Amino acid sequence: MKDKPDERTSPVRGIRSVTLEDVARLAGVSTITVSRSLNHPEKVAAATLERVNKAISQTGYVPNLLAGGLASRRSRLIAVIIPSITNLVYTETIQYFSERLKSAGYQVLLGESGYPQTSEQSLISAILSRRPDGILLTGVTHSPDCRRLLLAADIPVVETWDLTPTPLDVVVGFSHVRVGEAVADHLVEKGYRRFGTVSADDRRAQVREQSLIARLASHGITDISRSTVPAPTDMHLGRTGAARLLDAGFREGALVCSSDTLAQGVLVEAQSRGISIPRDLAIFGFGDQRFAADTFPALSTVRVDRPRIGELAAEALLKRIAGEEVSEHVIDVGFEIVERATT
Amino acid sequence: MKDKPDERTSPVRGIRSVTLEDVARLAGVSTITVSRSLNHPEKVAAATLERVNKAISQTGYVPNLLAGGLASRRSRLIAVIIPSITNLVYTETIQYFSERLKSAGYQVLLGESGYPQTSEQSLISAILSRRPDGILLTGVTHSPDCRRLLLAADIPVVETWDLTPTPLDVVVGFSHVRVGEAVADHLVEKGYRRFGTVSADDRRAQVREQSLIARLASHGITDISRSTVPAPTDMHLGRTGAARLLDAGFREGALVCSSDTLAQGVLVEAQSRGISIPRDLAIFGFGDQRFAADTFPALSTVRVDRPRIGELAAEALLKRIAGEEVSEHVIDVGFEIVERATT
DNA sequence: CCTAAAAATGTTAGCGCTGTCATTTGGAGA
DNA sequence: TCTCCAAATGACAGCGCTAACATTTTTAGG
Repeated sequence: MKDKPDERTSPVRGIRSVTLEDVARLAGVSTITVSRSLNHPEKVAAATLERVNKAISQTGYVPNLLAGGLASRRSRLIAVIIPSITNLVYTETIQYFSERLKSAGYQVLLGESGYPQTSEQSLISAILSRRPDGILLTGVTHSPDCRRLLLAADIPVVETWDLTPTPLDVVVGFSHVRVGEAVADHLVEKGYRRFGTVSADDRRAQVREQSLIARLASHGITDISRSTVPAPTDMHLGRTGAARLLDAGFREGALVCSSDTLAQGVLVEAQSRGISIPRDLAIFGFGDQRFAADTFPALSTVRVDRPRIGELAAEALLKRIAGEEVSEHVIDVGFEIVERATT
Repeated sequence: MKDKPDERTSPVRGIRSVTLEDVARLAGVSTITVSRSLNHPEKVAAATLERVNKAISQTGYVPNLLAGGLASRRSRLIAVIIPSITNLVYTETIQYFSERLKSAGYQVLLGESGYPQTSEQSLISAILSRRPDGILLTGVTHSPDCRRLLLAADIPVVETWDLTPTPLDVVVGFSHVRVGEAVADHLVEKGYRRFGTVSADDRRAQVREQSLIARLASHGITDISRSTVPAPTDMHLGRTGAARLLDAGFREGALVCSSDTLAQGVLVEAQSRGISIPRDLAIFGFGDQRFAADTFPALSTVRVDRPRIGELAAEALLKRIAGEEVSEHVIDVGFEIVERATT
């Protein structure tokens, strides 16, 4: 109960910050009681709790989660890996994901993998050294080394933005193959016979494009003008991608883009050339970003429920962390064709 | 040198993961030597280093930075607080910031403050519990409680995206007042006499708008049509904001927007009404986002060097962490009027 | 008023790592 | 061969916290 001969003024090294012990001393309880007041207040008597809280605010105590995490083996940190933090498609999902986790007492540690597979491994390794309690991955393709690291870390993993019959643990996403097919069917049904594509070179965009092309072929349409641009996409790439096709003589038909951003670029390029949309040229996007409904004409696209992906991923992760089983390891959130004015 | 009676198979609690000790045992050295091999390889003999590295890859060892951070009082974590991760204006800056810090061995912990000043304090408190080695803030207005927390944490702080003569430590940004003035002068000089604004309700946007209005007044222009929209901005808000002014009879003159996104919405709304840009209506944005040059007509705007803000903030923070003095505590990166086709 | 059970609080022993010495090793020079 | 010094390595004591168990206090029931 007594503290060691006044050591407060002779720190071992560095400047001491306020610790549990300082709070405990002031409140006249043991350190573990302070710890409990913070982490399991229901196990502490009301009067004690009050004294402790007063001591906490008097001292300005800020818990040290490095120490807490080390001792409890729970960092209360969830790692998230997305291709780029400047891509709204991902950040919107993450925003909802974080929101849900924050209310459960977790913080999110964001990592950018970059589109090129630049050593997702070293990123994961760096992130694992923070001992996250769980991890969210974007995509379902990981190198064997990555799988090994993840497995060894022995933490819940949720993969997103795609589907696979063999997830590492749980996957929340939708089928890019089916998106390609659905877009093909939809446009053919509307009567389009000439097609072009402007696609980013990232894996999932490529899958959608290939699937579209394959489905068009099954409708007897094989002469497709393609333009591939490097990810990440922006309007400028949409304009140059469209310009390439237009300059090469693509005059009428439907242009299918791998993102709404590209589609918006295509739209602007067409407008700048006085091409009438959708009379002379139809444009189809992907993602249904917020701006898609507000372009002129409004953009036809594929809607993906990004908030839902984030929320479902968070739920699944929380369940796994709590040690519960999840009923579905493959969660398909689907997608929806949104017909607006550009087709 | 001997380890305790085979304890590897009887962990005290939970499943043991690979630790420094496992590596040390396999390499036939002490734990501190493994630690040194990782953190100060130059202090370890080449032959030893090699054995240690071999043991590391054989065991699949992943360091535990919770433990390391606790022992060394250096978390190698830098906290970043931005209003929203779905706002490209900030995430682009952060991308460059992170890049620079990653190469110096730091990881970035991102926190979203949200535009409403929703308890920046509890966010900061949560973040400080991870014991970051430094912190980047967006904006220069913080509650007294926040300042106190930050001060008590005793870590380097860099504020960004604004300027103040009294930074907490270092501030990297530009003057929003001068932006407003510069835009006013520029447009008046071009001959515009009728003005309207579409501005977000966030603090910095408001400062720019007020400054613009004040400067216009000094040019004898006082009848300004204003439309305020809630942050964060998107194209839709731009359209509705513009619609409000247009419907209220604003027919010709210049519309100054608090972000390029809003400006793009204004542009689309005008186009959808058949208003000719810039003949009937001039539009001015802010930020010079990537898409600004690719709208049609291309958007006139204010360029802010976002990468530079990120890089300078990183440099300053690294210097402060290293204990060095910085020559400038107030770093003005300035801005630039970019005249394109909408004015 | 006593006893048993429940509630509240405390003691102890680490969590996995690194700072700070202390010790050992290997040359270089006399 | 011996001394001295730098380089390499190691022992030890925590960093601030919490799990697990131990102890004390309170409450309920007879």
